[in-house]
Amino acid sequence: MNNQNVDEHSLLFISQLYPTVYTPLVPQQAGKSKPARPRRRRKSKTVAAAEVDGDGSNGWFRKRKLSDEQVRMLEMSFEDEHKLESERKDRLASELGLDPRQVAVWFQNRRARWKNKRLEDEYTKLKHTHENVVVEKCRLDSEVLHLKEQLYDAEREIQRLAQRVEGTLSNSPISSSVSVEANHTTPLFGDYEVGNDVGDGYENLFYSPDYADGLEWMSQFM
DNA sequence: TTGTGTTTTACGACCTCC
DNA sequence: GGAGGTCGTAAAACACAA
Repeated sequence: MNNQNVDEHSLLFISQLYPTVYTPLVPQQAGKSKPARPRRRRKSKTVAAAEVDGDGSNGWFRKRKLSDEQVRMLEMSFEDEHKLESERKDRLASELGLDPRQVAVWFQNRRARWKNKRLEDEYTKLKHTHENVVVEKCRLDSEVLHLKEQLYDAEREIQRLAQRVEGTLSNSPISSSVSVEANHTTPLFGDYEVGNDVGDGYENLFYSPDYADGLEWMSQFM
């Protein structure tokens, strides 16, 4: 019987003594030099091991879940500190009846799960933010559309009124010197002054302070 | 019962730090 | 160079629908 077999039997013995707390370890391939990096992959070492067993499992070690209590203690320790210094590892291992290697592996896996969870949370948060931005963009797009419609209507109204004024002036026999007085000829223009010179177009048509306010209002949305 | 998907345990390869 | 980290993955354990 070589050393490896002795170790295997010891492990089996311990695992039978403490079935709930001890997860049998795989015997390391002591003395074997590291192979020149054959990428992938071992046979499951946790399964392979000793013989002699009465439970029908042919005495093979099986990968065993850690007990609830062990996991609880490990979780508590992980809460304290995600990194695992060697002293703490050894202390935890002896307290929980585990191999230090198991404690180290548990922490490695726990860190990986923690990282995944964090990434998942960040992704969810970003997704929500993105959704909100998309909704806001839709709202703004619709508002822009609405304002464009308003602008279009206003322009058409201006055009219509301008045409009406033009018509009124061209029909007047004294069009060149007419001064449209307040709400006398047309209620549409109220106090608006029409320029003295037909040739200067209608740039002086809307001097109403109200209209100026309207432009100001519209300019907020342009 | 069994097929299948998920979680947990464990490990090899590789990297970084002291 | 060794210890301890991450990453990717195998395989056992587990959950669960069909």
